[in-house]
Amino acid sequence: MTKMSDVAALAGVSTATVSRVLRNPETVTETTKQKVLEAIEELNYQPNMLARHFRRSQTNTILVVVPNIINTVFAEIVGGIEEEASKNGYRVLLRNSNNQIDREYGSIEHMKQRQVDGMIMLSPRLDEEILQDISEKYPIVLATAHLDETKIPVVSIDNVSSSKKATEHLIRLGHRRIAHITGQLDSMISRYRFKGYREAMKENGIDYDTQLIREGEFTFESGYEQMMNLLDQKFPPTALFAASDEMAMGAINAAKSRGVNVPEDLAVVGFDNIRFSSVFDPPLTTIAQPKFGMGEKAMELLMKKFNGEPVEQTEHILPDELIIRDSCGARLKEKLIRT
Amino acid sequence: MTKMSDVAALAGVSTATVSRVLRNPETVTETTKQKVLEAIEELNYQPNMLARHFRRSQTNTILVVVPNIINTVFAEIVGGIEEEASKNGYRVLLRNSNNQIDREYGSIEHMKQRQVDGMIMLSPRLDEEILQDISEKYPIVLATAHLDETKIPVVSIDNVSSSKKATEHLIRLGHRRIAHITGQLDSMISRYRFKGYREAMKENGIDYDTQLIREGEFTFESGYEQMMNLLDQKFPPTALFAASDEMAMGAINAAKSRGVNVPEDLAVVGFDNIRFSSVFDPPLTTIAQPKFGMGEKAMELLMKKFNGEPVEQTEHILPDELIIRDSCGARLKEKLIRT
DNA sequence: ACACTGTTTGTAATCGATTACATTGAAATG
DNA sequence: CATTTCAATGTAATCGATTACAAACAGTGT
Repeated sequence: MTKMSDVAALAGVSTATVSRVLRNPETVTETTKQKVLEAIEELNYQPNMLARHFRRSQTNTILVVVPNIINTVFAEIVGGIEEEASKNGYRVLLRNSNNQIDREYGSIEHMKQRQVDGMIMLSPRLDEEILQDISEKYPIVLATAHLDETKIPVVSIDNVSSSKKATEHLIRLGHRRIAHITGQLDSMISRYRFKGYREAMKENGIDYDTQLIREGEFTFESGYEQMMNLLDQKFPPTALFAASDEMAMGAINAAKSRGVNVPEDLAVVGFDNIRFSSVFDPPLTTIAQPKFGMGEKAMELLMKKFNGEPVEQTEHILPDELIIRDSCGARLKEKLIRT
Repeated sequence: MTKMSDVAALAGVSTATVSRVLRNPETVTETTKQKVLEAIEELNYQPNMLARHFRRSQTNTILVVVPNIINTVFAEIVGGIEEEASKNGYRVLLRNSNNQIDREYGSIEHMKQRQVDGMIMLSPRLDEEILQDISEKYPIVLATAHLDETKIPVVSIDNVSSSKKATEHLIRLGHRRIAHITGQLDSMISRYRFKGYREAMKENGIDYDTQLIREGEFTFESGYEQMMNLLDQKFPPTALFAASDEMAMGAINAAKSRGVNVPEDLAVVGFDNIRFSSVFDPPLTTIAQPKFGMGEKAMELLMKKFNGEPVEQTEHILPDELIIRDSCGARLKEKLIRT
C-alpha cells in the first residue's frame, strides 16, 4: 500500500502539502498541485480511509435501524436513504432490530462509540425520553414515527388525517358498519391510524361498534385471522379499513374463502400502497406513503444536522394520497351509475 | 471521551496491560485483570473503535452490494446476511448498485481501500475475470450467481435443474405449448432458467416454439406485456413458466384481463416464492429459493475466508423446492379426479 | 546462593493522515 | 534598499489502541 509519504517523496514536497492538495486544493499553487497529482496518479495512491477516519474522528457512515428489512415498506425507505446518502458521499450501515428494544439500544451504543456519524431509526420502539436524551448529543432522525413534544427531527406522513381520509372514503360510499383492523397497538402508528378512523366515524355521526375493531400485527396472516373473526359475527361489517395493505390482502382472502365478494359484499381500503397492491385481485384502494421520498428526506435532514444547519421544524409531514382502485367499490359504483 | 491511558492511570498499570485485558485476558493475572476491569467500569470506558480499526487495519464490516434492495428477493437475502453477520460481530454496509456496473466497480474500490473487510455481491454484473482477480486478493463471496470455472465461493440454487423441474411439472400436467417468459437475457440467471426450460422440453420430446419465448425484465409490467403478446398469437400457449413470480403475476393479470382463466385455460408456474405468491389469486405454484438461508450461508463462507479456513467447494448449491399451489392446475386436476 | 526458565508487566514505536505552528520567500510599501 | 505582509510550504505533534521488545519478577533446580 502506497502511503502519503511516498507521494510526497516522489513529488518532492511534504506530506502536509499532499494532504492539502487532497482536502484544500485552493491553498496550494497550481504547479505544486500538478506535481502532486501526477505523483498520485503515478503511484496509484489511495488515501487510507481508516487513518483519515481515525484522525478526523468521522466516518462518513450513517446507521439505519430497521425493524425488519424484509418488510417492503422499510426496504423502500432504506432505498431512499441509500440513494440520498451516496449522493452525499455517505455510506449506509444497516441493522435489523427485529423490533427488539435491546437491539435498538445496541445501535445507539454503536453511535456513542463514534463508529457512525449519525443514525436514522425507522419506527423506533425506544422511549421518547431516551431518544430525546440521545438526540441532544448525537445526530439522529426518525422516520415513520411520531413524538409528542420533542426536538428530534421526524419524517412521516400524517397518519391520523390519512386514516380519516380512508375511512371517510368508505363512509361516502354509503358504509356505516366499517370494521378496522389495527396494527400492534403498542406501536404509535397503529394508534394514530385508529384515531383517524374514530375521528371520521365520529364526525359523520356514526357510533362505531367496538366489536368491529380487531388488533392485527401488520401481516397477511393476522389480517386473514381477524377478518375471519369479523365474518363470524352476527352483524358482519360491510366495509373494512385495514392499517396495512398486507392485512388488507389477508382480510380479502379470508372474505373470498367465505364466498364474500370484494368489493360487492365487502369494501376494503388498505394502507401503504406496497408494490403488490396494484397487482392484487382486486387491486387495493389504499393510502400511498411516499416511502422512497421519506427515506431521502430523512437523509437530507441528517445531512443538515451534520452541516450544523438548523432544522426548522421537527416534524416533517410528507403528503400522502388516497389511491382509489377496485377493492373499495368506488369504481364499480361509478360504472353502475353510468350504465 | 475517556481513553485507555485514563484507565491505565486509574488502575495503576500501563496501557499495554489494559489492552491485554481487553483482547488477551488469559495473559494477565486475575488480580490485575480485576483492577483494570474496575477502572473500566468506574470510568465507563469504551475503546475508540476508529483507533482500533486503524491500528489493526480491520473494520469488522462487510459490504453487501445489491442490485436493488426494494426487490423482496434481495431484501430477504440481505436479512439473512445481516442476521449471520451480527452473530459474528460484523456490521453490514449496504450498497444499491441499481444494476450499474460502475457502481459495482465503486464498491470494489471501497474494499481495496480497506474500508471493509470483505464483500458479498448479489447477482453481480461484473465480468468473471474481473471478479476472479479481485477474489485473489480480497475476501469476496457471490450469491445468486454462477461462474463457470472459478475459485470464488458462490451461493446459489441450481437454476437449471429447478427450472427444468418447474417445466416438467407443466409437461406432466399434459401441457405441450408451454411458453417461457425469461428475465433479462444478459443476466446469467435468466439464461440458466431458460436452459432448464429447454432441457425439460427436449428430454420430453417437445420441439418448443420460439414464438413462445419472450424476454421480460423480472417485473410485473414486463410479465403483463409479454403475456399480452403471447395471447395475441394465433396459437397461444396453454401453460407458462415465468422466470420470476413478479412476472408470473403480471402474466396472470394479463390473462385475467382477456378472460383467460388461470389455471383452467392457462397453467402458470413462477420462480422465487416471494412473500406475496401465496396470497395472490390464484396462489402461485413456484420454485422456492431459500433466500434467507442463502444470505446466512454467504456470510458463513465469508467468515471462513476471514478466518483463513479453506472453503472446500467453490459452488454452494442450496436446495430449492417446487411449491405446488393453484396456478398450475395440479390441485384442480386432483380434485376433478377424486370427484 | 546462583543461574535459569517462564510468566507478567512496562516502555515506546507504530499505524497514516491531519493540522497547529514555524519557516521561507516573494511581492508590496515607504 | 530595508521593512512589512502574506501566501506557500515544511516540521513535527497528534489522534488512541496495539504490540514488539525489554525488563522485572517469581519459582525451580543445583
